[in-house]
Parts: sequence; structure tokens; C-alpha cells
Amino acid sequence: MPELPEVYTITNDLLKNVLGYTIRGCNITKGYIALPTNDTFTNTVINQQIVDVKRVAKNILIHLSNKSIIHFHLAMTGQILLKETDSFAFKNWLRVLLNIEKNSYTKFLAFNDMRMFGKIAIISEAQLKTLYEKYGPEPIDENLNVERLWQKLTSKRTTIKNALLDQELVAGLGNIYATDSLFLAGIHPELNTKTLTLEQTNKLVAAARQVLNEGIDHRGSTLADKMYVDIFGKAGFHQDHFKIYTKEFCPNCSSKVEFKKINGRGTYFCPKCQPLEVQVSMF
DNA sequence: ATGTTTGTTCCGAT
DNA sequence: CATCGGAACAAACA
Repeated sequence: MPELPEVYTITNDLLKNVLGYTIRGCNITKGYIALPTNDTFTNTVINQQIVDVKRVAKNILIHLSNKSIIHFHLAMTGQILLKETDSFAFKNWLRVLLNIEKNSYTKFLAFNDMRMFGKIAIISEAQLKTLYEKYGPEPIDENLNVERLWQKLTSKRTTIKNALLDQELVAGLGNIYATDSLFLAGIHPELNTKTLTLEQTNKLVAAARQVLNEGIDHRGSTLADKMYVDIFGKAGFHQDHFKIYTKEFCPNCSSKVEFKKINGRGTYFCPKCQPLEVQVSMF
């Protein structure tokens, strides 16, 4: 489930809580595959110190002292949990359990993934470079070049909603934050990217930046299924601040919110505040 | 039982 | 040939 704010929260908390720890044990649940292979994964991480934790788009990267990197992608249902004891970890959906130690103090770092769309992999510095290169700019980056993004958007033939989910175009938005960004920018999710104006793109980037930053401030969104929790197992609270996602009535004009599947993803929008046709003045 | 679900990738179609 | 849309990946829940 995690989108940028959730991954951001996890990455920041990991940085504060596992830096300097050395991986002393690695246990992969029977039947699960850590990439490239379980043996390679285990042999590469064992006895390595955690020297940095970074994030790119929705990926979490744990840098090790031997220059290799643990690459996590949580996809829909991945979780990373940090605990003082390992008793918790043997409940639901545990895939990989790392035993980490610093000054004889031990913690457990678990990778859970119910649906197994996520991944945990050991990658090289060269592979990491490739990973970074594949993503478009993030809206929370103040240096994002709006005009360049606009040019790329207008060169595509799809809906703006679909384009916002294309991580190679712009990174970090998922279904929830893309939906709320479009509402905040007053843009219909089915607007053809070809017809998007530079002014609309400016509004959209500003909206996405606001929505993502609010999500970060609220430590992410936890839906009813509780699939997203932080590394301490605590829920986020941005779900209490959604703009239009899951809403029945528009917070702006109180008209009925429309729900529609766009490219297979549930999309909420207000037909009145997010008109498809540009409002033309009568005079 | 059928239809949902926060993400990404692959394959057939355009 | 590049690009797009839908299916698939797998599991739980209503």
C-alpha cells in the first residue's frame, strides 16, 4: 500500500534506529525467495554493518559496509517492523527476519508481505545507479522542473490520472495521493494529457507537493485493513485528512462525489470542482 | 461466490 | 517500433 509518505516515514525511522547495527542473523521463511537467491542474500548481508538508509521513489535502501545494498519494495502489502524480541515476528506473513546487533544489544528487523507483490533483494552499487535513473522527479523536490514535466505529460496519450501513477514520469504518487492531488488541483482525472496546460501542470505539482508533505507530516495513511504501519507497528493518521479519497460528498461544494475505475484503479472526484471541459465564460 | 484492495511488470494490441 | 491498457502476481475480507 505504501506510497511516498509511508515509505518516507519508514526510511526515516529506520535511519534513526538501525544505523551502526551489524546483521548477525538472517532467516528466510521456507518457500520465500529473497533476490537474487536466498543463499546469496544471506551470505552477502551476514556480519555487515548498516551504514546508511535511503529512499528513492517507493524503494527503501539499506546500505551495508561491504558496499552492497538491501533493496526493499513494499508493493501493496509489504511491511518492515523493528522489535526488541522476535516473538512478534512469527505471526502473520513473515518473509525475512534479520537479527541485528550493536554493542551486544540485539534487535529484530522483519520483512512481512501478505500478498508477496513486494520484494527484498541484494543489489550492487551499479544496480542502485540503474534504479535511481529509472525514476522521474519527485513532487516534494522543490527543484522539480515543471515545464519539462509538462512537456513529457503532453507527449503521452492517456488520462492524467494514469500518467500520475507512472513512476518514470513523476515518482512517489500512488492511487490515493494521485486522486487527492487531482482534486486539490481541480483537474478531472480523465483529462487527456495532451490537453493539459502548463498552468494546470503548475497547479498539479503544487497540489501533489502539498498532499505528499501532509502525508509525511501525518506519518502516512493507514486504511481499514491496517496493512500500512510504521516500523514500530503504529498506524499513520493521514487517512483522517484525505481530500476526496473515500469521500461521499465533496468537501468544497457538497455535491455527490463520483467513484469510477480509471485504468483499473478506484478514483474519486467531484464532477463539479474537477470539470472535464474547461469552463467557458458566457461573455 | 464474487468483487475489492494502497503497486509494478509483462504481454498483446494499437 | 513505441506506447498504452489490461491481466497477472497472491491473499484476505465483505
